[in-house]
Amino acid sequence: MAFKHNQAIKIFRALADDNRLQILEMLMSGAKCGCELLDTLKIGQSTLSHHMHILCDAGLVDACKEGKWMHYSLSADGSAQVRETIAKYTLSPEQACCYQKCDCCKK
Amino acid sequence: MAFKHNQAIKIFRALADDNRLQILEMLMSGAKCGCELLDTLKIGQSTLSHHMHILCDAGLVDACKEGKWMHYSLSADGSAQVRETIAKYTLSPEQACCYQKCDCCKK
DNA sequence: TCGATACATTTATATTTTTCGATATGATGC
DNA sequence: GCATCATATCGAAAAATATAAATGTATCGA
Repeated sequence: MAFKHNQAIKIFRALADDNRLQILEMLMSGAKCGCELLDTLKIGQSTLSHHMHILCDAGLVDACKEGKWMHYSLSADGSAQVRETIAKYTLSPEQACCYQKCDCCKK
Repeated sequence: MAFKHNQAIKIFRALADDNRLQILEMLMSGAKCGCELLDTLKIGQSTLSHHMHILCDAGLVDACKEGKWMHYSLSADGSAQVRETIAKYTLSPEQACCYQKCDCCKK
């Protein structure tokens, strides 16, 4: 699959899943290890591992290993990149002011 | 399907497609009708219609009919909502400063 | 060394999504 | 009314994705 909007697709696809959003929500309060996430989520271990791979691959989450635990945390760089990416496809408040709607649809 | 993060899922799923991102990119420069979009995209008419439905349903795009043409434009409200939604799952620059990484992963 | 724990990978399956072709609707011009 | 253009809807096939079970790997403690 060769996407024109490659990195954007990777990020938005990573965000487009209920379990992954819940994982991100949990990580908002600080780093967690896999087993902590598993306790809360209603999914199997291999499924969690799969989701974490996707989140890390998209750059949204950082992972580091300490002994037998993996610590997952939100990536500050990834978060910043999400915002930059969003800015390419949606209107900022400033842009919204002068955006050209069609004549019949000035709402 | 009953998602915990319902509206967020709808938005991110809408953004998670190459053609739809290209559509949004085209709409960034102003309202367009369906046939204009079709000229640029390499997809069939029924496929475009399907994508526009998803974008409108997620609130990202407004549509209005003028004669036989549909005019599509970016929604300022939708754009604002995307930004609010993103804020729930990623770190703002301010949050990033005091975010608690694990000890072994202070990068 | 052995068993248990935490996590990743592989494989198979079920579900969802994308896409297109055919058809339907509705407006426009003759 | 009739043909045409722009778009929507329906149905089916193809592709992508989520999930779990089984298995593999590394670490830790006894």
